[in-house]
Amino acid sequence: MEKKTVKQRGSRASSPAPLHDERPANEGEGGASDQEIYERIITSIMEHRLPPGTKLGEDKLAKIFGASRARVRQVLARLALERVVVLHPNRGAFVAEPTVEEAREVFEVRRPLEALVVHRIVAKKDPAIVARLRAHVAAEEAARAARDRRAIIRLSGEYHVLLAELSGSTLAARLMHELASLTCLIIFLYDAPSVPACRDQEHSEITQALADGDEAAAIRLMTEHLEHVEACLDLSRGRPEELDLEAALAG
Amino acid sequence: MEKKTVKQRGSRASSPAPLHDERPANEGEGGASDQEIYERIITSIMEHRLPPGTKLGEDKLAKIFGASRARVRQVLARLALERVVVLHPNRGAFVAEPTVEEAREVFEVRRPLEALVVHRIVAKKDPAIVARLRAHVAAEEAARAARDRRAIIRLSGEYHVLLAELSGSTLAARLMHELASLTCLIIFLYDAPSVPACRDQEHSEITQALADGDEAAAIRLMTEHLEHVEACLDLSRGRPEELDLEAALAG
DNA sequence: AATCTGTATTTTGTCGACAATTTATCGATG
DNA sequence: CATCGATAAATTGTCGACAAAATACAGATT
Repeated sequence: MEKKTVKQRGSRASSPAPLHDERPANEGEGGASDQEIYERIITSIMEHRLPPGTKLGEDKLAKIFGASRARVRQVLARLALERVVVLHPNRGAFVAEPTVEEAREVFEVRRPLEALVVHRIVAKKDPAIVARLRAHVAAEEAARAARDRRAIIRLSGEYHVLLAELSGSTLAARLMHELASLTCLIIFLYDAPSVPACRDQEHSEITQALADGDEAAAIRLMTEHLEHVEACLDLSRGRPEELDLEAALAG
Repeated sequence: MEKKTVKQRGSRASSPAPLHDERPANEGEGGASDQEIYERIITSIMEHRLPPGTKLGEDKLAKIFGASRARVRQVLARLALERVVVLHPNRGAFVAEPTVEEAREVFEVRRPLEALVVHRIVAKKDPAIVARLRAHVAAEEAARAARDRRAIIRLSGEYHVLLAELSGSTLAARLMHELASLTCLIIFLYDAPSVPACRDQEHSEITQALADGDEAAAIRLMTEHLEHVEACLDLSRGRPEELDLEAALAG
């Protein structure tokens, strides 16, 4: 019946936090709730279906989701606060295009934050955590086997969010959610097409180190993992368009 | 003429980021802009004029600021996203009351983040940065000399925000702004009244280490500083009311 | 023919009004 | 006299309408 089928997610590691205590749970009808709109948009961004720079017109989104414009506006404001979209006054909302500097800052902050998360996970010594991580890694491998690039990218980011959630720190989980979204945008913008899949089984290795309770190894693997991802990017110069414009104006 | 005089701020280290590119700059009339409302509220929270748990009624705030309810609502949503206020559905907005666990998480994240900021500052070797820091420390000492407890608390938090801003990382600055606000709430909730001013000239010492370019010393001083602040808190048990309620219910 | 200007259309920003839910008040009853 | 229930008040949630700004378009002019 419906033209657009909502993509089913592998292992639910999204949604930064309830923000409200309870939820009306009105699903089924055509109109989507705040949370649904938020997740649909951010999932689309993480899966690179909404490229950086895409205009997110309020009326257009309202029609798509069968919601009022006010509700869409609210969600866009939230996404803007998370820096996943930028708002230009009187011009509208656009999917963010992180600069090279912002990209570096994201990785710079992620490094110690991920180490903190790893430390917490090891301290917990909870076999259930390892099981959840293994399940997620399996979902990642399935997506890789299916050559589903979009799912791969999203699941890769969600692995880190899941890690932060399982660490028990709601603060770290919230920050990681935001940083993971930004990382997806950064990968889209700066990923060097030469090396399509440079980091593959690293999540599996990290999970194994966590299962072994080897904190030092886990942190080392995690740090290297982040460095690999960053190294795969072409951050040597800015995006083509903007830089060309700047250069042309300067010359 | 006006009954409420707006408190003048010492060294402007607030406002996490413009969010919009430009600003209409409509100041002078009675109605306050989004940013003004946001800053007035968060400054009041940081100065402990709005205690945790205070209800922030929309109509009430709208009248106070001479703004529409929609605008106030927008600001409250933003503060809720920063976890400085919590929204209870159909009940309204309240100044957040961080739990003991959340308090610990805040300090846990702050430690590596502040170290990162210190690292960046040292790498910059910019004498202008040291000058700004010294000016801020002087403002702190002036507030201390004037026995202005509220200004002391706010300026103490803003020192760290200023540090993050001067480090050049907009991401770190944004995170530190949020963490500093939460820390102010935490101090209000858990500060042991026995030790009124346990950390005094530590900001000055950190600034000196930064001036000397001694990264190791600066990070050590910063870490100790955070540990001192945390140690001055009484995090051994939860807040009285909630815990009593829990205990009474369990027994 | 290209550019500039003025108008038309689209899109965003803002607000007040209405509906729904919660809280307070008051009366009735055991 | 206390407790429960119903009505009344207040507050939040949601939406559509109007105003302002930006963009797109068309016509006139050099």
